[in-house]
Amino acid sequence: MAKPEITGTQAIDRASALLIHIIEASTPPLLSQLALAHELPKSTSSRLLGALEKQGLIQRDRDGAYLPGSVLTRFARQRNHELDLSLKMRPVLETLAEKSGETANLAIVGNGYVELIDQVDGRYLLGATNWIGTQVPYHCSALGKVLLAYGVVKIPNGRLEKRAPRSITTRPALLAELELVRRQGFATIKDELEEGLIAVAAPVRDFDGNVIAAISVSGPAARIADKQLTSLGEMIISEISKQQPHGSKKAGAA
Amino acid sequence: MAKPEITGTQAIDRASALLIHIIEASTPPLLSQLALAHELPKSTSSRLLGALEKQGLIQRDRDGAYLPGSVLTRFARQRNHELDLSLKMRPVLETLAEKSGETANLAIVGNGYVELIDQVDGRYLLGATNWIGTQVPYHCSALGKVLLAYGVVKIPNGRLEKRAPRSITTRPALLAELELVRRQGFATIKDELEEGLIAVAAPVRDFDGNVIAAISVSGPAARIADKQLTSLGEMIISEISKQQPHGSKKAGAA
DNA sequence: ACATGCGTTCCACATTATGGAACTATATTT
DNA sequence: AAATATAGTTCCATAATGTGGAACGCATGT
Repeated sequence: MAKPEITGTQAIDRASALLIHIIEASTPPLLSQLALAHELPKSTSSRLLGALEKQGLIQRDRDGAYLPGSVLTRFARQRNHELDLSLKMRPVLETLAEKSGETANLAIVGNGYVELIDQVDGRYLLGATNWIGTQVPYHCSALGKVLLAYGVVKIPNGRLEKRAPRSITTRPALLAELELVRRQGFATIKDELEEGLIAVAAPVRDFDGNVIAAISVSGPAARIADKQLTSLGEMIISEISKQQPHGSKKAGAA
Repeated sequence: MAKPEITGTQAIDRASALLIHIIEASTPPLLSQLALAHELPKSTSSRLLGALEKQGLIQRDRDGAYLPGSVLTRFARQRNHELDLSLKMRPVLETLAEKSGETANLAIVGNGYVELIDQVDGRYLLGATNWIGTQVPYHCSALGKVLLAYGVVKIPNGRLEKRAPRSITTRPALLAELELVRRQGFATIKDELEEGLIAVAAPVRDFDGNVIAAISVSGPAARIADKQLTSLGEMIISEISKQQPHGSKKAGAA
């Protein structure tokens, strides 16, 4: 007996399923579509959805299609998830910058570009420019490759810009590279974003294991040998997992 | 009372109330606290919360306290709210650029700076540089002033940088300026971000009336007379409200 | 006018949610 | 170590609650 199946929750199960459907739908579903998809009578759907709407968990557009409600959109926006994230990842960046001596960055998906949201500089002068706010394309940065590889963002349409001598510019090559990233667990670039720039990046995952961000270490090719890339990648992975123990054990927190 | 009270939804009403409580709580509540606050028996609370947890709408931390679940955190992050927004606001930027001839921008709060997420250039060459990705401080941009004035972001700590001859650099002056913005409904700058640059910005609101972004029109002082500022401000406000009819309930037929 | 598709309201019915009590698991106190 | 308190889960008899077919409303299209 491994199934402690909760019972007496039919209504909530159904309503939750509808709510989740609405939250995750790429295009706002109509009542009839929801009813069909969940095999519910229209009357039942109407009642369930009405209740959710009354609470502000969902709302309807002028066509009557269902959208996430104000409670949810407010939660999504007001709560600065990025800030939470940078706060939580700060120590990781610091440790990485300390151990490697190079610059460490934290990035999430941005509007067409990698969005760098935090940085800790290494101990060298060369390479410590502030990246925050710069426009880094996905396909030619280590951070971007990680975000692409794990499906956090789709490969952008249009041409792949040749930013530097060795930028990847064809889709097949990029796809192969992303496959490699997934196999290795980390991404690298060399002369792909800027001549002489090397970077290594690994994914940051949430509670559920979904990739939500990436952390990189980057510096000049003059200081980072090719054979260090793997150990750097593993260092990043290890530091990230130290920060976010993927289990659910005891840990004092405020 | 003309209240079309929906009935037959007790379980969902209760579960929704609990869910919302958890979403909006500043500190994760325990089952007993939820039960107390909502005047429910522990057994009922346990069952309701168990159902929500099973669906991934809520999750428990190691103390057993309830947090928003993976479905919601994923929605909050991955779902590119900015993209939705730029898509919806594109026509407004286009109309404004068309009507005024100047550059129109859409911005949201960013990491310490105004984040410009879309731009439509005007018909003049002068002034059409691409702002997307640049670091614009809140206190010396029209967009930033709007975001500050309506509390979308707090006034940053630390000194107020003097970016240009007439940048506001003291807190009292800034507070007074923000009060003016709220009274007018729009914000302006002149020689505050860059010498010779004039901009006007107005707030973009969501369904509920919360300010979530700002739209500006900007150009060289040489082309924009002081007395045009008000009409520009009103034009922006009017175009935004055309895009988002503030009807809360039924918006009639198309 | 008629047909179609979407959504809401109604209501008889029994399935489903309810909540008190018993129980388990951890802290806290004596 | 036992006693007490606090937080949470499971059980189950009971009836209140949610259910869904049918009828109705209300647009839009033919």
